[in-house]
Amino acid sequence: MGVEQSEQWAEITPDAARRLVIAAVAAFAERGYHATTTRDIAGRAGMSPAALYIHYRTKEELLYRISGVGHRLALEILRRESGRDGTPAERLAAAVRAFVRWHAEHHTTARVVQYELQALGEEHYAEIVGLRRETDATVRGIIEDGVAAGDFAVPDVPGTTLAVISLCIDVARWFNSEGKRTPDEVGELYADLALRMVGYAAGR
Amino acid sequence: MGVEQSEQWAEITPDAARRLVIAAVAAFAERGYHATTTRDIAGRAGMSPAALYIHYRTKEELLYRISGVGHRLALEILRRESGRDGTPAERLAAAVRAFVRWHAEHHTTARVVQYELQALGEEHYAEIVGLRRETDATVRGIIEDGVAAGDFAVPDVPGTTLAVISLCIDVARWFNSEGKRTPDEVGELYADLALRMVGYAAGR
DNA sequence: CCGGGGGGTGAGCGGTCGCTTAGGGTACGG
DNA sequence: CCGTACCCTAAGCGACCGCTCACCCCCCGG
Repeated sequence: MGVEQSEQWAEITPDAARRLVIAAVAAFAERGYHATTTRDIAGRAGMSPAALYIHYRTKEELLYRISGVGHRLALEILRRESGRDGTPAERLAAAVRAFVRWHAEHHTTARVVQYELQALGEEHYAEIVGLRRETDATVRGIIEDGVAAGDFAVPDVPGTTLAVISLCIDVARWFNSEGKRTPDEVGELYADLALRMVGYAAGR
Repeated sequence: MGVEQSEQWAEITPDAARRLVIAAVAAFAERGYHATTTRDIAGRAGMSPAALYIHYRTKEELLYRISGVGHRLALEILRRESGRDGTPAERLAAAVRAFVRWHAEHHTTARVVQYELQALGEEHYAEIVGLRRETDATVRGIIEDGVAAGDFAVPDVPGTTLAVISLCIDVARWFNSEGKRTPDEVGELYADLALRMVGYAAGR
């Protein structure tokens, strides 16, 4: 898992900066942004407290970088799956499956990305909110397609979109890698639940 | 809303202790436990920083009291609704409707209750986790009843239970009292979504 | 062999944190 | 009228925070 976890941070260079990001994700996910000290982050990365400031101007900038990379990764997954050929039901299932699998597999990153947003500065926060709106629009697009095709029965499209995304995001909060469910299993279960939520009747 | 909000804290006496709890809930919900200072809480309650320690031994004890009252209130609502007479579908809809309405109406309290748990000390945390397990058991009981009666079609009961509760809880994160949805509307929407998730076919 | 620059460290600064302490104001029983 | 029990405050203690600074080491071109 260590190698796999570091691959998602491949775009962060040099090596020391990437080690700091990985250490920060672990610390933020475990205790939260405000309860984490810069000394703790540097210590986990095997450096002195001062080394952090060679690569990042502030602790908040570290969170911003993590949040940006994480949101872009999640959005990319969602767009790739929702853009495939297929019926709206197939596209919704694929999107939810992949989105949930990412939130489970990278639940430490996802926890930081989804639940520590409020600690961002005003400008950085506004930028991230823009990415979140795109996530919302992507899911809503699939559901609208399904309604237009007569495959889905959804009385409240924006509300149901919100609920589906909310359900997926919350996986990051409760998922435990030592639990008995694998990311694949949770993704499969949630894809089915999402289809049920939009009133898709399988096999009919 | 002020009066209504303070009513849920009626069991906290004397008055000064209750004002501190209300101030702490507002501050914790807005910035999180670790980003809130005891000076901020006391200031919101119209007292000096030292006054907090007349009524609570530590800042963590304040969180513990809030968490305890909130969890007990939410569990009480869930049990009352799930214990009514009626079909499993009616009971599930009523439970979800009321549980979600509480999370929306008291979304500041609910946010603290649901998302600041990790800041509790070890013993207090363990106690609260016990209450959460009872919440889980209550919802699972309804779903099992529905499956036994042949009204619900649920391949994975524990997983679906977890998803339904997760969906309800996450309302506290995104709900905004200045948004366009009322707590009643969200409760209604979510009751319908929960029935869909358990494979209940209305009117058939 | 030397000079310079980028990544690193030890020590520590100013500020703020959770919490404590000494004492003041007020209502009330005797 | 006094004692006293209860809330409360002003001031501040020790610890720890985010962040900085002076300096060091090591690699590399000339």
